[in-house]
Amino acid sequence: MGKIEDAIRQKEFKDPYNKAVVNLLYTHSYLVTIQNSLFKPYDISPEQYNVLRILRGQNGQPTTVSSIQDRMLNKMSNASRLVEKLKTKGLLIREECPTDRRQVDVVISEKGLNLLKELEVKVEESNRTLIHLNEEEVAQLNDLLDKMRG
Amino acid sequence: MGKIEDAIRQKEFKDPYNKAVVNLLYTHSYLVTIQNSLFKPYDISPEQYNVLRILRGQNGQPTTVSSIQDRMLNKMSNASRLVEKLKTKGLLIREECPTDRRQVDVVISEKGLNLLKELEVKVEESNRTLIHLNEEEVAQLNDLLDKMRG
DNA sequence: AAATAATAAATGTATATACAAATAATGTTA
DNA sequence: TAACATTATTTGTATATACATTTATTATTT
Repeated sequence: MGKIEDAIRQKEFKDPYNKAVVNLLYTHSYLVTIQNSLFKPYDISPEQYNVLRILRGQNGQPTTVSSIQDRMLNKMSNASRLVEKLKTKGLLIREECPTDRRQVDVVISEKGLNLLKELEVKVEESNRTLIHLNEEEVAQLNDLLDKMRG
Repeated sequence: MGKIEDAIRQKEFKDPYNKAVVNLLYTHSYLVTIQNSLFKPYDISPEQYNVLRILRGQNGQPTTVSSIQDRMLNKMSNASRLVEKLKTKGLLIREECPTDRRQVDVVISEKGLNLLKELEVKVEESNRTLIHLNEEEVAQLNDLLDKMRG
């Protein structure tokens, strides 16, 4: 039985709203712990995986660093440094934008596409099994999350 | 309208389960961004705040580092270093345990209690307003989160 | 009692988040 | 066109996460 009160050994919360914040923080930790162990053998972090997915979503079109930043799950993350890491690994190509030399064109590489293809299957399967809800409940969860952010 | 598809500009997801994982990661980022700005003026991080709350929950009884670790929202966090930071700020007292010299007794200080008292009111208010759900919905969200972790 | 195992905490290193500031290029305006 | 503002990216610094390793102490076994 996975009630949050037991997980962190706290008897009660001020109100259901304060409980929900703690519950979300704890659930996030549950998620990323599973994700990390999944990504570990591939020498890539969940954040780097996410950047690769954003790049592939562009269908070969170059993307700027700020556009990546925009689409990231964590808006405060540092796309510039993540791109640098992925470039070192040969998973993307980064070059100066010809029309605006402030910008940088980023494109996923063949190696990046292959890694993504291989990893994606495992991630999608993991995501399905790690959420112990039926179809109706998970749809409800999505609606509540969308709504709670206002 | 805060649908996750718009927030990260992704048209569709593999299935509602994969959407829920992304939704949770994104919602977490939404939460901690608000929390960080709230904590900033007090020179304390959400994680440090959480440790202080755990310590106060002991009602003056000394707690060991591993017991703090256990109750933390993020189990992979490093309680040892957080305790060190809080000690430097004078928010807790850390001393060698007399009965077992491997252990360390940690107790929240008067200064820590005062900070907690002041901060807590603001955190609780913030937590209530940042979740745009009614009482019934937030209870539902808590149930779904508890259940999804299995 | 000596050797070994187990436990508690601290430390090392890599990655990422958070946010401010610096740098460089482009746009705008007087 | 020179001065100024804006935009894109990088860099600096502090905090935290993730996980392996080390150190110190206590418990167990032979």
